Amino acid sequence: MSDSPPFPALPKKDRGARLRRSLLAWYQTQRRDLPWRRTRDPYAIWISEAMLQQTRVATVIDYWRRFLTVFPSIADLAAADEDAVLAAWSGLGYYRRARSLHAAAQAIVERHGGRFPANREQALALPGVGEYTAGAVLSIAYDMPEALVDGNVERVLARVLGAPGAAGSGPLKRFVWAVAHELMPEDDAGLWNQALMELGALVCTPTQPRCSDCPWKRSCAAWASGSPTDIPAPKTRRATQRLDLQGLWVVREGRVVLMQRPEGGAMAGMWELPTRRSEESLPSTLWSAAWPAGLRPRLGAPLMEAQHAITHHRIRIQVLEARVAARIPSPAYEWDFANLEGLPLTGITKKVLAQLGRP
DNA sequence: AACTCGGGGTC
DNA sequence: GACCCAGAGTT
Repeated sequence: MSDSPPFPALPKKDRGARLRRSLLAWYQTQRRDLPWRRTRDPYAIWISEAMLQQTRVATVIDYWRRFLTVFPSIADLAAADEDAVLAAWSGLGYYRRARSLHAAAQAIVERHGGRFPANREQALALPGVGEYTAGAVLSIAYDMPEALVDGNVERVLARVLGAPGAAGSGPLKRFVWAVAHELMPEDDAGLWNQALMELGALVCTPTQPRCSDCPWKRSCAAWASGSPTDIPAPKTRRATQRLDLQGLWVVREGRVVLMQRPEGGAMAGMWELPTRRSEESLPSTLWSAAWPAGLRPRLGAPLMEAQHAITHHRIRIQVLEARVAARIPSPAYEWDFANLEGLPLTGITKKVLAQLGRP
């Protein structure tokens, strides 16, 4: 038996019309001037949507510009080496998105003549394109009446209608998708979808919503309840774990030793300093088992520490100076500092290199 | 449905 | 510290 409150009814036609009118009027004056709002190129819009998955607008802007400079078209992206795509993505995180983009570009060249498909089923069949991204590209680039729900839309619609359920839960997601379909206007679907997201980004924010500036305040169930931030209910989370690593800084003659992460795990195939867990007394694979025979490093003084956060891990890396007796074969392990730009580096490695830099 | 994936801004 | 971000794919 469930004692959770029922979901409210979908908005009726006249309420939907009022919500559309007031939000579109608000959006006309309050919208941000984002670079991907200055183009109708489906490819450029697709790239922005892929980068924006779980990633903030402010972070994406520079990456988006650089990526489109390096890969100006779907054909260019499809023809590129995967390492070049990962290098352009380095620091954005969720590297599966970069691999998926690359594979999807090749599929688009093969199956759709090099143009992002203006068709929901075909779009959803592309790797890395889910319900949200399909709706976003089709509505924004092609003006097709496709709904979308992201974190912003879920929060905005849950609040205005007073929906129960935890953020990201199945029942709430299904309800919000139904509302999004119900509210979809007959034309300017892309404009409407962006207006919904913009309200969530600028006004109906998670912790400190600016309800006094909201065009929907008079119609909002969460506002009427007096505690709008109680909707949606928070999702339960796992506790974050600490992870302490040690990395080796081996530099010879303007070259730095990097190793490639194994396939199948996180950040597969990307390059980093030789690394082990601090509590491991025995060398790990990346530390020295994969090290060329007879070239075990001699450890020196600590050089620096860096920290970063990965989902529910908090990672700290201590970088130690180290020396090897002989030259390490290049380019398998030793990389010239001048050639690091095209190499897919992990975020923490970029951080360390930026701080220690060229010797 | 739960879990993983990276990183940074912000409180 | 914790939370959250224009999510997708796997188990």
